[in-house]
Amino acid sequence: MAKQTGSIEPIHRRTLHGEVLPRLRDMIIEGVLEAGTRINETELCLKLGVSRTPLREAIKTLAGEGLIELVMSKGAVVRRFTRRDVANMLEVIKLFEIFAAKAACANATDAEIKAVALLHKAMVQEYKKRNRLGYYKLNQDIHSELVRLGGNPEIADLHSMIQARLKRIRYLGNQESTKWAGALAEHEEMMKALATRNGNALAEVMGRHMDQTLLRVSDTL
Amino acid sequence: MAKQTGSIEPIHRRTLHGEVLPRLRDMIIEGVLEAGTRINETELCLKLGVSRTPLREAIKTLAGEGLIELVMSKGAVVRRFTRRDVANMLEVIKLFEIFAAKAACANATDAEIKAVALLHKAMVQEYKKRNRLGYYKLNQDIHSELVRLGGNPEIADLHSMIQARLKRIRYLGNQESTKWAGALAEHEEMMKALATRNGNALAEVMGRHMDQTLLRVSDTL
DNA sequence: ACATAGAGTGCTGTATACAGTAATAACCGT
DNA sequence: ACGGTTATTACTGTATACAGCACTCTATGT
Repeated sequence: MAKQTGSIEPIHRRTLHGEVLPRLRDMIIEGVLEAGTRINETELCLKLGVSRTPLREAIKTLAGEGLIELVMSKGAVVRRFTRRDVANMLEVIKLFEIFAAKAACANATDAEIKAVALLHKAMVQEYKKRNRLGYYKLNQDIHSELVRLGGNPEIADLHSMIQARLKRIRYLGNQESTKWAGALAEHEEMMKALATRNGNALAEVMGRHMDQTLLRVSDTL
Repeated sequence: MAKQTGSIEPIHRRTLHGEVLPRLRDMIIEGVLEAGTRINETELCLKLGVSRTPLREAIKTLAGEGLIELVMSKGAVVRRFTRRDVANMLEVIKLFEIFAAKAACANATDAEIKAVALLHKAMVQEYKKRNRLGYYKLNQDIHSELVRLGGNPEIADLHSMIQARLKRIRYLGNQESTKWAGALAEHEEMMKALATRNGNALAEVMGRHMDQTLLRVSDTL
């Protein structure tokens, strides 16, 4: 290495560059920063223990992801989603998943399909344990994986971006057991269609599943 | 006002905040910064006449838009698109436009449909003048407007984001007259379907149009 | 001659300091 | 007392300065 600065102390502070971005994102998703909150930069800097420069850069990135809104010479605001916004985003998700469903049935390997089935089994376990968080996480993973198997990374990226936006909403949504059971039943159907590589059937179920998801979510708003 | 600093000189420099972002975006789209170029921040600062801080913020935003790639502790690189990337992006556009086609035919007002027809007429004029740039711009406008009429702003935003990425590619693409004529013919079909509010027909044509666009573009890569 | 260690250079990532602007509170005139 | 105007404050936007890492080019040992 170069530039022995004389001091022996090696690396006393883990800089680890992109640390603020995920932290801030989590704060928004988990609701630590409520929707509609005007972000005070200096204040947040103290909380995060970083300077304004990296924080502002993270804010710009999150604005690109649609989690934050930038108001000219007035700063950043945690984006607030209307019922309509959520419906629109779920519509996009639906488009992606229907497309991916067909493509995945056509192109995915047997191993990949098996991996999704395993995720599903794990999710069922979480359901039986009535562990909402674990269930939710695996649910997301299954949908993400299915879209990934569609073979179009652009779609996968956009899909996960919108999923991230919805995370905050769905995190809070306390669905009753009946609805929860319905969602699980749809997932069972999906797995059957995927196992038999019936693309049209899978697309149909996933479309229906997303429509139902909208209904399930929309009365929690 | 407050804080009279003593000096009388009022405002000698137009700060105008978000000036760098659109300028940098144009530089990428117009190919001033070639794909694959590693961006040297200090160098670009001199060219743009701003400091590194706002430039870096603009870079973060453009990374969110997918025009720039961020490499950890190595800086920013103007994103290079493979043939596959372009195909994938056009696939997304196709999804959006097919969806919007149906929705637009169902929900758009007569005035809105008429406005699209006017854009089309203007585009035909540009075609007759063999004015590629004018044609291209109106072409984009028509597609954007159709998607907007679909009534889902999320889709419209994502659509225009991807269109922006493709701009750089399509800018350069020098299609021969035969292919150009083909594209125009498809647009004529689209206008007929839209005028009669035949959603399925419009969706079919637009899907075909995007497939053809992929073919037309892909041999210019 | 080639591989390897070391110094040097250049660029990114971060922090701090300054300038300008919008919102708010105080003050004055009517 | 109330509307308008002025001063204060607080926060955003920008610039500059510093620290650390990564790469390259050179020099030396085997």
